Amino acid sequence: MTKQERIEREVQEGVCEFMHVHEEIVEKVEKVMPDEQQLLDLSEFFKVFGDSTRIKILYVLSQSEMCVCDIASLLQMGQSAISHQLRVLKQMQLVKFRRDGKTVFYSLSDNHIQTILAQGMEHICE
Amino acid sequence: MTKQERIEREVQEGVCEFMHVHEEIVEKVEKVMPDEQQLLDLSEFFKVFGDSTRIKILYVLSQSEMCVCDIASLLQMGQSAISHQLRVLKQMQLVKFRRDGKTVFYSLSDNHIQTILAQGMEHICE
DNA sequence: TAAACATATGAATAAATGTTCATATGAAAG
DNA sequence: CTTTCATATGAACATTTATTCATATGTTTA
Repeated sequence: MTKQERIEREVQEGVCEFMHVHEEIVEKVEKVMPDEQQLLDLSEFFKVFGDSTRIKILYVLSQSEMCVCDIASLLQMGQSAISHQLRVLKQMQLVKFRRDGKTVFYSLSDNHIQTILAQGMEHICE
Repeated sequence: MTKQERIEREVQEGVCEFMHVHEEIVEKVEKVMPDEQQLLDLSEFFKVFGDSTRIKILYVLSQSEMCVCDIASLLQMGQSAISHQLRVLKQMQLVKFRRDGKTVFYSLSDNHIQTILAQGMEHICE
């Protein structure tokens, strides 16, 4: 989008009246904006951490691999709720699992996850 | 909660039938569980990153301080929407601001934020 | 002091999300 | 091969959440 195009759009849509947008800043930052899709993926990724049930699951799995019933017992929640959330965690590749007979054991898929949890903890503990 | 208390509850509530909970694991992990409130705060913290508008705002602010109209222009969204989301970011202390006449300039409050964004990027780019 | 303007905010609406309930799947044991 | 049992899943419901619209606030300039 050229400068002129943007200004035209701004005027047309009347967004923010846009008389005082700082054009230099906007132009500069626009050039380095990542893909729309990438930022979307990023927010989807963080969304997974943004639910207390899932955070708790991630936390307990950071201590030990565990089956669905173990997690349900620890969190005092129903099996179905845990299973649904594990699916979300699986889809985002935050957990992996292995099957042992009738039991499925879940664990964290890599240690990025622990790093991110730790960073978050640090921030809220400030 | 003692082992017996938990088992009683499990039986009573019928959660997961609980015949095959791995008691050793559950007991061990229960001992190191952080405060309920702390995990709640943690999920609230990550929830802020879990929206594409807010992620975009955080990203553009990582490039330069900016006023509300600049952000609205860059993201092609209304002023009100941006302002509402900035409030959320402010409340969670992810952004700070300074006033200059009629204009309010926002910026990231510290570099934890950039670290977390970068970790997230790394994960999704794998 | 009045007008202009950047930002903030409350209420309403639409969309997304988490849990529950009922039931399905698939592995093991009899 | 039938039953049992751990886990998975679909549908329904309740709650949360993001955006829009209209308007308020607070600063500057005429």
